[in-house]
Parts: sequence; C-alpha cells; structure tokens
Amino acid sequence: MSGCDFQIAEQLNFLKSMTDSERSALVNASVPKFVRKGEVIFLEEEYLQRLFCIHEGACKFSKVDEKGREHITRLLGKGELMGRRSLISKKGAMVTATAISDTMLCSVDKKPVLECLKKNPNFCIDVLRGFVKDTEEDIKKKDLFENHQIIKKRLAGLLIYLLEKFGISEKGCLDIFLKREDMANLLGTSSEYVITLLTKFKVDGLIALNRREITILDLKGLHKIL
Amino acid sequence: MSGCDFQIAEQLNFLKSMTDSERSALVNASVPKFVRKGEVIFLEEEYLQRLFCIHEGACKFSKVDEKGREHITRLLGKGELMGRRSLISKKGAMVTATAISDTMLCSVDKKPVLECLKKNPNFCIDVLRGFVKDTEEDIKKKDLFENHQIIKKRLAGLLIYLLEKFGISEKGCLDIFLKREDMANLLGTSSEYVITLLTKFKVDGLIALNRREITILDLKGLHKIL
DNA sequence: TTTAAAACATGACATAAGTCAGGTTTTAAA
DNA sequence: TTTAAAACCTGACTTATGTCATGTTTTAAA
Repeated sequence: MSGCDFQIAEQLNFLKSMTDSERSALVNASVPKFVRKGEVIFLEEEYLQRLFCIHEGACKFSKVDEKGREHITRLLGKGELMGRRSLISKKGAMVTATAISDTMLCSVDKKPVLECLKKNPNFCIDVLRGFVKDTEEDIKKKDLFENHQIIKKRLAGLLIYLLEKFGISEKGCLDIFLKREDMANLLGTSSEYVITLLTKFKVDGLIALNRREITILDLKGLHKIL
Repeated sequence: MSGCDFQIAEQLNFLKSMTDSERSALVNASVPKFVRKGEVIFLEEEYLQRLFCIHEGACKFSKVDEKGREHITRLLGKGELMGRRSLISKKGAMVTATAISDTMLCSVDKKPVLECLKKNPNFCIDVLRGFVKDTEEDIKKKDLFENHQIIKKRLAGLLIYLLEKFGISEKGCLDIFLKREDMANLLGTSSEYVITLLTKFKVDGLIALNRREITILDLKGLHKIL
C-alpha cells in the first residue's frame, strides 16, 4: 500500500497542474493510514500540518455544541480532501473529522503543497477551482436538505443527496451506511423522529429498509416531497 | 463619484498583490452604479461578466423555491464583493442579488481580473484567502443562526450576527434595517413567528424595537439563549 | 396631503417535532 | 459463544411553530 499518489484526488483537479517534479516530490512524501469506523482523524481547533485524502471509505465533519449535541456539517467520500482550508488559513481546524466506515487515507505535509501554490499559478487556480466546486456543492446540499423548515422534506432531500453523492452498491441499496443518529445530526433533529419518518417513507413505498441499508424505490416520489 | 478604485475591497485582500499597472488598469475600467432599495443587481442563473463591490449600503443573496418562498443565503455590506465565484466557475449565478438599502456599487469586467489571476500567483493566493475567509465566516454564521433547531435560538444568533457584521449606528441601534420578512427568510420561518419572538425579547428586556430599528440592550442575555 | 399598498402585529387554532419511557434487536468485545 | 453496550423502534405526551384571519400602522406614490 505504499506509493500513495493522491491520484484519487484528481477529480478535484488537485494534481494536473503540478510539474512532474512537484508531483513526484508529493508522492514520495505521502503517507498511507488506515482508520477504523468511529476513529477520529483530527479534532476541532487542532492545527493541521497535513492534507488528507480519502482513498476508500467515508468520513464526516462535525462540531459539538455547548449542550453536547453533535452537528454534522459535511459527509466526505472517496477522492475528497480534508484539511485543505488549513493550507491557507492560520486558524486551526473548524470541525472534527471522524471515519464513519473503515477508511483508507493518505496524507501529505502541507508545506510543499503551499510552496507549489506560491510558485505555480496554474496549480493555484486549480485549488481555487476546488474551493469553488465545494461552494457550489454546498449550495446544492442546502437546497436539498438544509433550507427546508420541515424535517420530512429535509430527510427526503438527504436521501436524494446520499444517492447522488455515494451512489448505490451491487445490492441496490445506498452505498453509504449512516446511523439514524447521524442522519438526525445532519438534519438537526432527533433520531426518534428520523426513525418515525423513515418508517413513514417505507409504508408509503418510497424506500426499503434493512438495518442500515436503505434502498430507494421511488425517487420521483421523494422529489415530490421536497 | 468616478475613479471608483475598489480600494474599499482591500479588506478582502483583493488588491494588495496586484502590480501598479494591473491595479490602474482595473481602476480605469471600473464603473460606479447606484441601486435603489429593492432593486435587483443580478438574477439567479444569469451569466455574470462583471465583478461587483459594495461601496455603501447593503445587499442580500437569495433564491426562490418552487413554492415561491424566498430563502436568503447571505447578507453583504460595505467592502464585500459579489460575483466573485463567477471568475472561476462556468456556471451562472446561483443566487439573486438585491439591494436591501440604497446602495452604491462599482463593477469591473471579470476578464482582466482573470488574466491577473493567471499571471500573478500572489494575487491568486490572495483571492484564495478571500474564499477561505468567506468559508470561515459561513461556519461562524452557521454556528450562530443556522445550526439551531429552535427558531428562538436562531433569532438570538441572528441578532448577535447582525451586531458583529454591521455594528451600531450613532443612534445606538443595529446599523442594518431588515424587514421582519427578511429575518424570517434568513431563519427559515414565518414573519409572524419572528414578530412573536421579537416581542418576547422586547418584553424580556433583551432588545428595544422602533419600527425597523433594533437596539440590543442585553447582549449577554442573547448569548445565554443560544 | 391623500390614498392604496405594504409591512407590522395579535390571537386562535392546527400540526410538526421534541422528549421521555419502555421495549427489542444488533453489534462488538470478552 | 456469551454478554453488555449500543443502536433501533414505538407510543404517549408536551411544546414549538406554522397558518389563517383580522386589524393597525407605516410607507411611498399620486
């Protein structure tokens, strides 16, 4: 598993503007790491020295409020980067990153990346593009499951989002397994209410449930709820 | 009012890394524009050729959902830029920009800015910094008035946010005048409920109300509600 | 200044959603 | 395999919030 080359991050245009020497330096310095489900990758306020990329698995960004409630701010899958903001910002991490399934990461020291940013304007523009793309995804996410007052609509939007972002497995169910509580913490509601609503969706024939597997049976129907 | 020089945008590090010739070209090409309260500056999906900067006044970004409800996604004040994402993205505007008070803008063609981005890595990094700063402000905003399930908390957070972002006028009230409906559209609730809650805050001695003027009397009390 | 439209305000009522208590099932560690 | 902890589920009850109807005040245009 050595020779972790950040190729997987190409979907974020992260490497294509680097020169060969820049890229090979990055590859040589990268370190693979396995994290088990539930393990923390970095903590809020931690000052990050490294940039992480998800090779396989899924992670979440979250914050804990003064009452101890977790708020999940983002889900991340294969090919996505973590800690990118810290390349530029002097602030520490603004979220805690945790694996939500067994996850294979690789990481690289942020200094050489920062050097490349300063020397290679094409690379810098590509990083800019990455930020812009993320912003656009955030807006889409908001439209789907954050802007609705009614939790039922938010849950429908979340299911559509999960389908778009993580796709379906060979079994036909969503290729991401979230706890009911995680869904609640994404939507800003209680796990009990998520369960109530999921059951309703099931009764209405919109989805099928089998433990944490969710199969979307009627995507149009979900869209109608929005 | 000619010679609109984007100086005001310096708080976003927008100019300091430009060369003198880059900067003077920008200044020469910039165009001032006055927009009255309620006027639209650009529409969602519009393909933007220009970058806007607010000299004086305040604006909002918003979207309208399929049921005709307005969702306000951002408030902008003096020195802030609009249409910056369109420098990089091929997509059109993702929001509609509207003046919420009489506003003085200036605008500049995005092409020369884009050229500068490609040639001047320091400028590019500064723009990157601007994006990162906005992201960080978004997270703060979320903590204050988007992450709370309970609308009462969101409203308290919004008032704190307005105080931090727009400050207070000579009169001692918040230096931004929002309609009750705008507040509702920022929080994702109804104007009636905003009114109910504002009245409660007033009765509890947290704020004073005089038409659209809001004076914060007990900031600590508002923080306690969060 | 007059006047119509918009914004503001209030209360009654319906409903969405939170909380709690009690159970069952699943997971993962020993 | 056994067992404790975590996750899941359900229903009863309470509370927060949305909606509607109605009236008042403010704003802005004529």
